[in-house]
Amino acid sequence: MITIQFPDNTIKKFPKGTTALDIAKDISEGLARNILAAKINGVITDVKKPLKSDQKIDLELLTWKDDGGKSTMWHSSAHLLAEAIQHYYPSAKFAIGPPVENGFYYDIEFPKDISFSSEDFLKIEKKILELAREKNEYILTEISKKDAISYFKKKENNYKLELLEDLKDGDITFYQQGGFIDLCKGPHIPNTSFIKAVKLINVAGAYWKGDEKNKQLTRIYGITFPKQKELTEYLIKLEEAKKRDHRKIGKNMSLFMFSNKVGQGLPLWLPKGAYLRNKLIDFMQNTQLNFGYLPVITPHIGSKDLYVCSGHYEKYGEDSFQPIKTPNVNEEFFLKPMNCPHHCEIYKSEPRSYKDLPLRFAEFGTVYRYEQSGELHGLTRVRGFTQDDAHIFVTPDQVQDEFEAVIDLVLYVLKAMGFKDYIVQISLRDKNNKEKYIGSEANWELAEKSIIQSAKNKKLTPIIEYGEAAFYGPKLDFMIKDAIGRKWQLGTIQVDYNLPERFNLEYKGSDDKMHQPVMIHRAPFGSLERFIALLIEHTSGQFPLWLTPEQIIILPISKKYNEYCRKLLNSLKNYDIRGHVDDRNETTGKKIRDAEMNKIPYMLIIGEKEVKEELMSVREHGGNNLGAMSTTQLTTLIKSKISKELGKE
RNA sequence: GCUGACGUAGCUCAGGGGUAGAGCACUUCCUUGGUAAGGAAGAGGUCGGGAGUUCAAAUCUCCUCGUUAGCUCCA
Repeated sequence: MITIQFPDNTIKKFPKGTTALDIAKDISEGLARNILAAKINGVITDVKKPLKSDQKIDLELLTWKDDGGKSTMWHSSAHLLAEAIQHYYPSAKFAIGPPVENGFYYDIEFPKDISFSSEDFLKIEKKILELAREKNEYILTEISKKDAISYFKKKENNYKLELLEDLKDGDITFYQQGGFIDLCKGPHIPNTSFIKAVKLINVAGAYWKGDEKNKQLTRIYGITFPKQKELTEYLIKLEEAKKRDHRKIGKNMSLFMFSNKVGQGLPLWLPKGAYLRNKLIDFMQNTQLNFGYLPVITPHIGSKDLYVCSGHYEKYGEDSFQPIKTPNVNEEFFLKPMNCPHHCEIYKSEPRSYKDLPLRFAEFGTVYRYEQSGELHGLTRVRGFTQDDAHIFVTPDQVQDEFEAVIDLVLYVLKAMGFKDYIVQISLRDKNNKEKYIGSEANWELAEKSIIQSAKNKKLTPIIEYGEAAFYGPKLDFMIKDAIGRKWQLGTIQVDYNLPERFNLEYKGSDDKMHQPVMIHRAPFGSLERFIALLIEHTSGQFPLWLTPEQIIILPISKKYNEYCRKLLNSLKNYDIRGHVDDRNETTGKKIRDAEMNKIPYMLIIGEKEVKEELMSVREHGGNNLGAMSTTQLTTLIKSKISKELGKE
């Protein structure tokens, strides 16, 4: 007998060789019908795998409700997609086909004369459903490396052969469903009939093993569901998400624009967007004053020597905007791609003592980077953007405390902006690829350790990514997802031992000797452009009251009250309340509708009654009627709401 | 940069070898209004740009610019 422990800690005994499917049947027929995979001692496996341990086994039966169930089904769906593709394109070569966060993909090399596009989706989707209905089992076969190699040699599939190179003989398994056989470690769902609805999402190029030196394959993304209804709901959700897209809202609300004539990836801020942006800058400047930062301002260009010194020229010079040349030969300037070298020069402008440190230079520095054209995206990736940048110069033993103080600042900012779901990521070196980085081994070790320790002290739960560090040092990033689930880096904190060395930065220690400071680069917003993009998507353009360009709109019932309304607006302006009078020749219903569409928080409706009583009828965005209020009541309402938003209450 | 898709009025989009259409926005007039669209009339586009095929191109082909989904990259 074997002892099985379920997630609710109940324990049952079953004969050896029992499968997860048998156990599901034992619990209920319904469960047996819905089980997709099993988690055995934390490892997801096929439900038909016999259990044969003498030890107690932790068993979790996975259905569509579980992430593990979903990913297993999507993995199996990828195989089904491949089978459908194989049906129409027998000579297509299959590379890899894993499940992803929302569905799955398969990377395929099509014959040279075939151009696969989204127009082919329909026939493939139909075929997938047709194959799914055949209720073919996913059959596992163990195979020797030799046989596996000869199988794929016959198929002339170099991708699988390359994958086989890294596999050990004895560990190699094939899965077959219907007429499709794939090299695969599994697990898979019991049979294809669980797949009841399919949607191919998009097709795109993807380099083999993610390396642009390799051949580009055709990647087909898809998603499947056990019920048609769930697919429909998913597609509706996608549509909803698209409505929150900052590019769409930015256009509708006239926040920003792009112009081909100005150039790709160079945003133009329209009055309302510029208002928003200035408000954010005000907020950050005030916050930073409280955290002990000193403002500095540096120019938009810097001489080539500056970047040769910093190491950026060697690393990025070729891929930057080309240098600006002066009439004097041999004089070259670059648009500044970052602010740190300028700040290093400010540091060097006078002798520093350990008593001066930490020294925090902050600047809203606009920088320019030549991003690849395919990578440009709305405001989230642009070629000219403004960082809420600062560089902090500390003694080595201040690194830890200062790093933690910066974490506090970033958390404060995220809270004030209403961001709750963020991912904390620590990016370290790829230890197998050290030539990508500059600086000494000892410094890297030290920097990586102190970041990990800071995160721990601040009770963050970071994910750790190797190989994602900046070339000069490790970093801790705060990432937020956009409307369609892509992760973007907003706030960033980076430790850097290298620039101080390159710029020969020094301070005099208490021992009367010269020492080298450590630099911390940090930007709580990251860039204003990207931050505002994410803010738009998270609020659907319904910004916090303190930030929104228009807090109120005054709606005269008829033009008889226009003059009165203009006076009212002026008196509200004295209380720092901003907005305008809608004196268009329109009905009140129309004015209200437009104000609703423009997401203006408060509508002040003024007619005969209000003029007589010196009150205003206040309607909140969304339709809530707050009734008649005096100017004092309204200003109190707005002020208290703003205090609450900024966490001052 | 690479692969696929897309580019028609200010916006959202329809059309598609015989030289353009809707809704909203805009302008003017009528209406002077009470909590999500009052009515009428008008103005707006060499269909992203260039070349080719054709008697004829917004429509087909090629090139180019831009947008977009991914891949790669991201100081």
